Amino acid sequence: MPSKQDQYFSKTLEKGLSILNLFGRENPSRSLTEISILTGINKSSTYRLVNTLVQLGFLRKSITDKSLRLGPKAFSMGHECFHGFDIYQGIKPIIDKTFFEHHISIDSALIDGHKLISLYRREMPNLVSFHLPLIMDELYARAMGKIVLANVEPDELEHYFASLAPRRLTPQTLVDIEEIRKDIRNTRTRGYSINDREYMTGVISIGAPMMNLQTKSVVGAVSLDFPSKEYSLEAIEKQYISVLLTLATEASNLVTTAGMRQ
Amino acid sequence: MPSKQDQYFSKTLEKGLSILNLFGRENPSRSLTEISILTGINKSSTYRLVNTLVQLGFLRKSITDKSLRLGPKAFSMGHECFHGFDIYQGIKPIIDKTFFEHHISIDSALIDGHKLISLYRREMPNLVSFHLPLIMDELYARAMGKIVLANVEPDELEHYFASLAPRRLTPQTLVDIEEIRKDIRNTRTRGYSINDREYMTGVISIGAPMMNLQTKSVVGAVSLDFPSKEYSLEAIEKQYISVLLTLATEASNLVTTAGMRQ
DNA sequence: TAATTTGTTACTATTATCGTAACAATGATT
DNA sequence: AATCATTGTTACGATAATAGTAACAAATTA
Repeated sequence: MPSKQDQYFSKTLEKGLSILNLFGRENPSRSLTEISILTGINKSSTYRLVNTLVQLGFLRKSITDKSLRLGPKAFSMGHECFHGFDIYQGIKPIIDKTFFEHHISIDSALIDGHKLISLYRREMPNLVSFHLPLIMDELYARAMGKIVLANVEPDELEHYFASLAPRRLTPQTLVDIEEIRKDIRNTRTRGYSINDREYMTGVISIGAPMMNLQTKSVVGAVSLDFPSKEYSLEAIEKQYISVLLTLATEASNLVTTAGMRQ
Repeated sequence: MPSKQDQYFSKTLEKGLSILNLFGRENPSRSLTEISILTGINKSSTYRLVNTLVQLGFLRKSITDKSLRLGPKAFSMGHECFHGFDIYQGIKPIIDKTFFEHHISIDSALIDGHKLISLYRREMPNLVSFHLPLIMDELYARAMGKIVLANVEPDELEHYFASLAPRRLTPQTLVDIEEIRKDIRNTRTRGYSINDREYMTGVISIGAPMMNLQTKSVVGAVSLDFPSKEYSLEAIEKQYISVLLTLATEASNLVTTAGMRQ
């Protein structure tokens, strides 16, 4: 965790980016006071930063109600940041290959703090097409989350549990902290994670870590997703663990050479 | 053109964003001095801003050679900025509909300064699949560029010509400034633009403006692209002008209600 | 019309940033 | 291996940019 308090950290830039971060698919439009409140930046500073983003074309302001939306510069920079991300470009062919070879749904994600950022996924039509969020919160209820938790440093894990308030997403979701702890321990010894309809009804997933092999730290995860109507957990474990682990190894090689570290 | 010099403009934020803007598909990796030179920001300031972006996860730094690449935060913010852009979401169904109805290649773009930012495009397999850049420079040689130039304010147009150095992209490209001026005048009276293999050999395009109908200003353009082997310009003008203009009207309605203004 | 909310501007104390310059670390050249 | 060159990092004081209060204007709502 970086200090953020030193002399070589620009608070202004941090604030400006935190404003831009408030906009997205779910929140296409926001007001100045809303931004001020959400970011905790005082109103006149918010005004200056927003004004800057408007002048640069990252935001645009409605003439009538002064509401703010993303501007063309945000669109083009967004495109560059998304498609220019080397890990994304690198994982695509790896996942595509496995997808076409085995005809299974595959997902991948990177760690960002205590969240997972969805990287790239391919889905089979037999899977209930669930529109997954880009940033995932419920690590305890997902295959990729579990295997990540099983591989982080012990104190980091404690830090995670300290602020955890599990929600019951399906009847199978583990909400008791002790049960979750046990599950994470089992996951660690097992080497891969199992999510048996805990995140979505009708979906069983298995997950394996993306490791930086140099620093020996987790940087993300990959998972295989199956409809529980067609696959039993036993059948999955018998047939697909090797596929999962091979995929995870390839992905780990990628992030290692790319120098991703927690 | 915004003043950028007033009190309510954050130069630090501008600098930080200009650094982030240096990264993308074409430039996945850069060094600190490189960034310092390209942005014109002094080295220690560059260091602070880069350091900030690294700590926030927008950039990441190689431990070995200290080179910088995009980080996971840039990736997720990029996704949000791209897919959260309302104009993009709005134009997609409009273009898709026209595409499936008439089976022609369609492109759309927004103005950003003296450049066009590609918005959304659909391509027919008969068209030589050309990988178009996201940010387009050669307005004088493209259908979307021409119709935009034909609709901007006279002094804005002069400003454009003042810094114009046309490049011959194909044998048909207009490189004589007077010829380009004449073409723009014709385009204005015609109401739509024609690009007859001036940008790419084998491609004929026609373009129409996306107008903010309230402010009466151009904010972008749409174009239809045809392989010159299969279509003559005459045939295109006979058959597709109405398609183009209908599309442009729908797009104009979109940007008007969305409040896009030059 | 008054009241309330939201956006914009003025102004100054504070402090974040700039930029020079020195230093360290790395890589290249001989 | 030693020197040179380049690139990255740190120190620090002068300066200019930002924060933040508060007053004001412009919408919105009652």
